[in-house]
Amino acid sequence: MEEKKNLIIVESPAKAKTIEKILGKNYKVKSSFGHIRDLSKKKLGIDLEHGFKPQYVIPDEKKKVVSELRKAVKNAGHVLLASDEDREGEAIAWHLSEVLSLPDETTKRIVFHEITPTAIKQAITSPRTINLDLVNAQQARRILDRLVGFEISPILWKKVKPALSAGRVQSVAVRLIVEREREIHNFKLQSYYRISGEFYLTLNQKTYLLKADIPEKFPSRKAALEFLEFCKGKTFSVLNITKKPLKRTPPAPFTTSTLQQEASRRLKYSVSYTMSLAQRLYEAGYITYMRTDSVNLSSLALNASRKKIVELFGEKYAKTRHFKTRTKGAQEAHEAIRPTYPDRETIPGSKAEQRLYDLIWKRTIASQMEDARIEKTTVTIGTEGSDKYFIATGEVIKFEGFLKVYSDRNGAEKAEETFLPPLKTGIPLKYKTIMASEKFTQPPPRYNEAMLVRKLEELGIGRPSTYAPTITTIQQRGYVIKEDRPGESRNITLLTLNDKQDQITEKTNKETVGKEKAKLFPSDIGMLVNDFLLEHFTDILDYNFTATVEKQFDEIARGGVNWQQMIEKFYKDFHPRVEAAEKITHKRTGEKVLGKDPKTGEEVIVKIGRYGPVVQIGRAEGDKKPRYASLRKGQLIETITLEEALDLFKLPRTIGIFENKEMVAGIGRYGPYIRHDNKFYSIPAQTDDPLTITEERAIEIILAKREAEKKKLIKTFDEDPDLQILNGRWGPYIKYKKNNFRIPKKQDPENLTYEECMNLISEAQKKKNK
DNA sequence: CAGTGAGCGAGCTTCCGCTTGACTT
Repeated sequence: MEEKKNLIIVESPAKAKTIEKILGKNYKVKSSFGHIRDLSKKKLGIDLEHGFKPQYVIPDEKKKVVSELRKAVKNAGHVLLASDEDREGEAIAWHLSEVLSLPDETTKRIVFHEITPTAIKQAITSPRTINLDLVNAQQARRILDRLVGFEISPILWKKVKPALSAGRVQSVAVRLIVEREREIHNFKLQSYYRISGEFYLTLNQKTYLLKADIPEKFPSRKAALEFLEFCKGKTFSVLNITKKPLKRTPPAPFTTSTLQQEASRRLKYSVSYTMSLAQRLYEAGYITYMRTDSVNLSSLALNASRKKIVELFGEKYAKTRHFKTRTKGAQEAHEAIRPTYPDRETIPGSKAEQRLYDLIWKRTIASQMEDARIEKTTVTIGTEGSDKYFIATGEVIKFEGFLKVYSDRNGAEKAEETFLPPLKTGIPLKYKTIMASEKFTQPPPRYNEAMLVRKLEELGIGRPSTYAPTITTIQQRGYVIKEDRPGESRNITLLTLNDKQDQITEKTNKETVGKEKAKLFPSDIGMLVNDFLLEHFTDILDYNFTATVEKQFDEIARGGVNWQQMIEKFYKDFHPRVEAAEKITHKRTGEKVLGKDPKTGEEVIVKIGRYGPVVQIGRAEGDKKPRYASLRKGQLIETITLEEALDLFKLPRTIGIFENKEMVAGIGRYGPYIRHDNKFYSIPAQTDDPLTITEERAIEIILAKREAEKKKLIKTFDEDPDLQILNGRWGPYIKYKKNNFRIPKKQDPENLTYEECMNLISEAQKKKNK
């Protein structure tokens, strides 16, 4: 009789494929595609009267998986449940055993943390049973999250706006963004001065320039000026030179969070883009699993990396290292994210996939390389009668070590060196210039997606599989908006003492401040919901809430606490707060009175209206209707001033007549514009303002646009009026029936024939359909 | 690329964590 194959069930199909390859013909390996059962999507799914008993259902999209697993179990000998070794994995194993009615005698639970032949074979020889305490910890986690989410969200629908949501993770993420915005807004800028000098020295008929700074801040223009006056005509000298060896250690291999941060910093990828690229790399077998909190590398990876490093750079560059996770709540069910085969430097695929792989490869290899050794030289420069010293530093790399593949600073491609001229103590120095430049203290930075992930991870909130979805959710709910801001110009004072006339000159420079790229800003709704939740659910919004309940889940997992009792205790405190929040009568609109309209004396009010944030002048009384104007992008109820609010009523405004038609200035969806004869002309925001733009300037803009339009049309064809060759923002292109097509660089657009154009179009369409 | 801002009521929305496709844009 034929021996039945044993069945191994893992979570991921890609993993199943790999393991099947490793184990060969005696094993069938199937995947559960994550959880197979969950609480109902629509209902609470928890029996509050009977010990919070969860009501699990198999979601429609999982029915096929389950029926296939049933079939596989029927044909199998032993069943080995090999889901991940963490709370969720244990629960998956338990749900599988329940749903598939697996008998104890033929069912085993096995775990491994890396997909290597040794690890898997070792796991098979040491099976255990399902750890029900760990499963219960997962159930408690699941139920707590469901209670929080499904009891608070409906309150928001009633008291704020439909379809909003709240949760243990997302609401704290929003809170971080809201509070940071307020910190930035309340930040009091302080001006101070930094003094730096350029000195020169002559050695063996060669002149060297040496730049040095005074580390202390000068509190005022007066203090800076006094110091410059003092320096007039003084000779400086090198007081001290110290050389100090420094070493730099490579960073640990990637986890989900650090991969997202580095891909954001170096490649400017959004968190979700990074994850979808990583998913493709994983499925193609190029990298290990991309949702992990572990920095651990398998011994197989350590060996292969070492071999590659020796081959590329030589023995002295290799150093095998074991990294330890310091992350709060890490469960370390997988390895770090690394190339499956560290000897593979490049992979086929899209440009973006290749760049992400390159980053992962470099980070992994670097983690197994020697420290970089750097010699840092510090030179102290001073003059008699002053206790302020200029400091110059130089850094020379003595041994590159890991910096050969992975520079650690600011995402720069290469590690940077700074050199100093050959100096000796006591050498006199003449100054060329001594400059005091005004600086401002800086508010804390706004979060971008990856910085937010890092903060969440630091607080132990969320898991590798949820970072990207959480960030998408808070944007989809409209709590947070990812956008760019142009920044504003501000004046800074520059005082320069020059050796030419030994005179101090003063100059005003401009610098841009507050420029932002892809940063997270809270919306009015985000702020309103945050304040509402903070008022009624202080505990859940607490940054330590997750850490606190995690400790209790750990207790359950250790078998010390009963999960129902834990939830019971939580709910006894939580549910009355839900009821209290439901009792408030008014809808929250965030209404705020800004002041009085100087023209009419009526109240100017901002609030969230039916279609979003709005300013309102006057209250509705009898027949009297208030006037309304929507807030603009970037304006917030919390920070808008009375003047800004009143400005919103000044547009659109008629600025004059041109060719017997009115010109109207306004601000629309795509920025400031002039409307004339039903055509729109955009006003360049950097140079003009629709509130103040003159008739003459408006005509200028209209004429300039007409001129550009004329130049835009390069060629038309008698054969087909739908076909045009046009001049666009990025050069000439073909337009055909609302679609645009590129013209190859080598072709001269003026001489293209009708046939050539049609060929280009059909080729482009063929490519697209592939 | 503009302006909406009354009110009622039915039916819908929602959490976090595990996994991928199957869709459209």
